[in-house]
Amino acid sequence: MMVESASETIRTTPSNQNGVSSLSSQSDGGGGREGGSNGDTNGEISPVDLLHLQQQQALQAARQFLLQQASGLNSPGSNEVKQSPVQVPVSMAMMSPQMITPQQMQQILSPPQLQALLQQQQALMLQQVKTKCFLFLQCLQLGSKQLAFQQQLIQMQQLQQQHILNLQRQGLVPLQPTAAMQSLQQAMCPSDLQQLWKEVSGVPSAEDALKQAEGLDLSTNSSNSTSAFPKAASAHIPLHSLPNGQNHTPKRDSHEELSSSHPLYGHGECKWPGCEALCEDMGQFIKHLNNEHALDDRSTAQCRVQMQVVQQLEIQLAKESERLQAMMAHLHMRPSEPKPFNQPLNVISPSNSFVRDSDAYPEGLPHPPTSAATPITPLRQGPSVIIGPIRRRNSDKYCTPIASELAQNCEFYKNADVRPPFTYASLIRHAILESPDRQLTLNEIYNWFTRKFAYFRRNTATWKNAVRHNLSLHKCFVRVENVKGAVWTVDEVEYQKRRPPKMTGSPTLVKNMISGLGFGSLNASYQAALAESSLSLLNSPPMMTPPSAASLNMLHVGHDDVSSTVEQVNSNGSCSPTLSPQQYSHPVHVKEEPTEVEEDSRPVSLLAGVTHSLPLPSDERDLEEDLPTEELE
DNA sequence: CGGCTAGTAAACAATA
DNA sequence: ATATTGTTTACTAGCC
Repeated sequence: MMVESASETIRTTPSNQNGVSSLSSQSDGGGGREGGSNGDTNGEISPVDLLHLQQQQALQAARQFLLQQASGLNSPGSNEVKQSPVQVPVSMAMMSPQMITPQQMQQILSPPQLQALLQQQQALMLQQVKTKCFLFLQCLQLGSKQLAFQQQLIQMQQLQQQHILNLQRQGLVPLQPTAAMQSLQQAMCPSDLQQLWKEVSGVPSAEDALKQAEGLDLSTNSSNSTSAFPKAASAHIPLHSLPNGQNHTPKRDSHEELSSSHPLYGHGECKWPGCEALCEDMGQFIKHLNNEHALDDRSTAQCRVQMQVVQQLEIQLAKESERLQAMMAHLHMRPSEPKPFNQPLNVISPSNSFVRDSDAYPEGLPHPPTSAATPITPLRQGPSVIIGPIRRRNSDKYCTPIASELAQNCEFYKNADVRPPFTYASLIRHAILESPDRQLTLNEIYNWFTRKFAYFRRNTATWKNAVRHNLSLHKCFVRVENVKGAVWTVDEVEYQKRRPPKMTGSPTLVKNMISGLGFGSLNASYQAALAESSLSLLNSPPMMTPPSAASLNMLHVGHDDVSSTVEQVNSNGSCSPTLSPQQYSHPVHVKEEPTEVEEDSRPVSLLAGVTHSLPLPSDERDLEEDLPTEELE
């Protein structure tokens, strides 16, 4: 066995600094994480991202070029133009075309340059508008009146129209707008933005939602997803625009597909975001659809927002599904079989749609072993990207037991170089309890670690030291002299003692669970998407952000451990210390999950009805993982 | 800010 | 003699 360990050490011998897993406590907080994620994200840029990246680069180049031209053509007194932020001088030059005559423009610029300039101008206008929109969204959320926002929108519209008219007058803009121009106008049209913002600002507790979007773990995802997605959206929209289409000419084509299924029609009203127009029958609806939601600037802008909303929801859904599976596994229920996704997301009614959303992920969640690895998160990249921070003390908030987590994700941890979100103590305990005799030698514990976790196939010196350290340190691990040497066992009582009571229904937890379940998350998503759509155009594209890192990180936002975190979770998702011991799960035996849950596995019904369907583990009391704390005192 | 828990590193001793 | 096992201490970091 010593040989085995030795060879294992030799085989893996990674240096502590090689990226993903940083071992020094100084570096594992930031450097290791970032290094690992960045490295992997590099290789996986979607075509959409590439497209957007190219656009961004072109815009940057055009912006610089325009800056040079503007500063060169302006009077010498235009120094302040150079000094001020980039967007300001450019937009000023753009909005004041009289500063540069068309003749000068055409002399200076070749046609391609003109084209680039135009596109750049348009993009900058779009940026401006979005920036203002974002700022005004914040204003709205802070209590400012929507009136000011509307006025600003009108102002922006006037600016834009004036600008376009000027350009057209000067012959710089073709009468048939380019795709970029379309996208500009799509984004610029105040009516649609107004509509969008009205929707956003109209939803209740928008401010809370935004806070949640910023503060919750969603934020980790939103930063990832939205870093890529808005680009995708903005890159897509122009492509979908008809090259010869007049902006305000209704086009039937884009909605013909709806005539058969009409996912936008339900309960006698139009489901178009923000519309809710009443339509008596399908014919009227179709008419309404073609009239009100034709392919125009407003519709495309709304569509773009909707895409972002969906993206956010998918991320949120991934998280919630993961959590749900863990919860159900813990409760000895069959993991929820995702129901067919036969209903579109209804982002208009956040108050009731979150329930459906979290259940409606299309074929999203296969069965346990791969739930974390499979992800559902569209932005997932390689598992190896994600190395969670070593110290994840924010755990304990979510009631995922180690056993169910491992049962569900064993394949994932087996193959992905991801640090499991459990403490060494809980892992050791789990390893020991999993063994037939509930006792393991140190080397067997080692082997269990390496067998179960790819992460522990490297840096062996470190974690083995940690294992030994934990075995010695914690009284719950008892060394027993055996015929074949010393073995380690678990003293459950000590182990439970060791764990401080947690999850006693703290407001924080309840808040987390409620918000995590989705209420408000739609608002948050909506707003985050909107905000991000603004920000994403303001910042240079953070293409190297590690989406999977954060998303997967979030997937196991550390649950430290089985027992103490799980034991007090009641069926309402809140926590109650009054649960009877019989209701505690038996994580070690999670594999043999009884199939007592039959009916509706949708989250809400589950949460509502879990009380009556809780199985009562009847086997092997002594192995009970979650001893009630009160019995110990 | 302090206490607590956890992870990491390391020194050291006992043992195979 | 060497590697493994086990103990202990010190330090750092995150959370409450």
